[in-house]
Amino acid sequence: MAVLDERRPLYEIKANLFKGLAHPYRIRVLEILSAADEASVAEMLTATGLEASHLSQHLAVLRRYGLVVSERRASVVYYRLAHPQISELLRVARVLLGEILADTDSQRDLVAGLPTIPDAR
Amino acid sequence: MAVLDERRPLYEIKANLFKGLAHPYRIRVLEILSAADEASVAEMLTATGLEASHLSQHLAVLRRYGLVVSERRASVVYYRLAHPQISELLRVARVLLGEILADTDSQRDLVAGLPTIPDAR
DNA sequence: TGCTGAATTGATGGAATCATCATATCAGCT
DNA sequence: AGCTGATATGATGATTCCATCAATTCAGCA
Repeated sequence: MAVLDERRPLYEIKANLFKGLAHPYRIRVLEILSAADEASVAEMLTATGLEASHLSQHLAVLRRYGLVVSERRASVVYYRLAHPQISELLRVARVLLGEILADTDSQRDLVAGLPTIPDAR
Repeated sequence: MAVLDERRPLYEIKANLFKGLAHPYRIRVLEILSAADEASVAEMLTATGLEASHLSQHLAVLRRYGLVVSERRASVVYYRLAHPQISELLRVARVLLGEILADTDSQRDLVAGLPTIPDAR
């Protein structure tokens, strides 16, 4: 069964969800699937520029964590998000990350903008 | 600088955020800090039951990823979330995870509740 | 059947992460 | 200064993850 198995302790389930998301290429793939609803491996190959087996490995991770599902039609395999809520999670993460980065930006700017006190250590 | 550094490519930043969250004890710690606003290492020790150096290692990871900040008052070190939005992200993840698990539950129940077709393989 | 394109799997080496233990730092007290 | 409690750091082995390459499966077509 998938790693998102409700019989596991809750903190582990939550950590597993985040583990599935914890790689730039997998984020990329999930955002592609968030936008396109469904995509073939070939499409994702060109979109990401990855080598086939490398992409396939990450897709396998996403499948194992239960984040995506795949379906073969003729010789092409199509992927979709396993749950629409995943794109919602990514959206929230994106927004919050934006705020966080803006926060630290303005803090940095604040500090950078302070008048230089000549003797300050 | 923290791993949440806006000069890095965006997918990497996002993946780093999730990497910081990708461990059950760190989730536990962040939820403690979400609820309590501030907590000493000693408090987290008793709350989690971890060994001191083990907890400290995970706190170091959280600091490195820029998810928490610490402050020493007398001989006690207090931790807080670096950004309030982090508790928001955890909240959203919790809700979505609830929906996802409910989804798969009901699917399982659906399948489990189907009449058994005698001749089905 | 045998070939080809599409995708996955398996194997390997290297890097990162985790858990445990020992050691070190730091603040306050005597 | 030396001791103690609180916390952090360093070192180690075990495990997991990542990237690359070779080999395999699968569907469709000649």
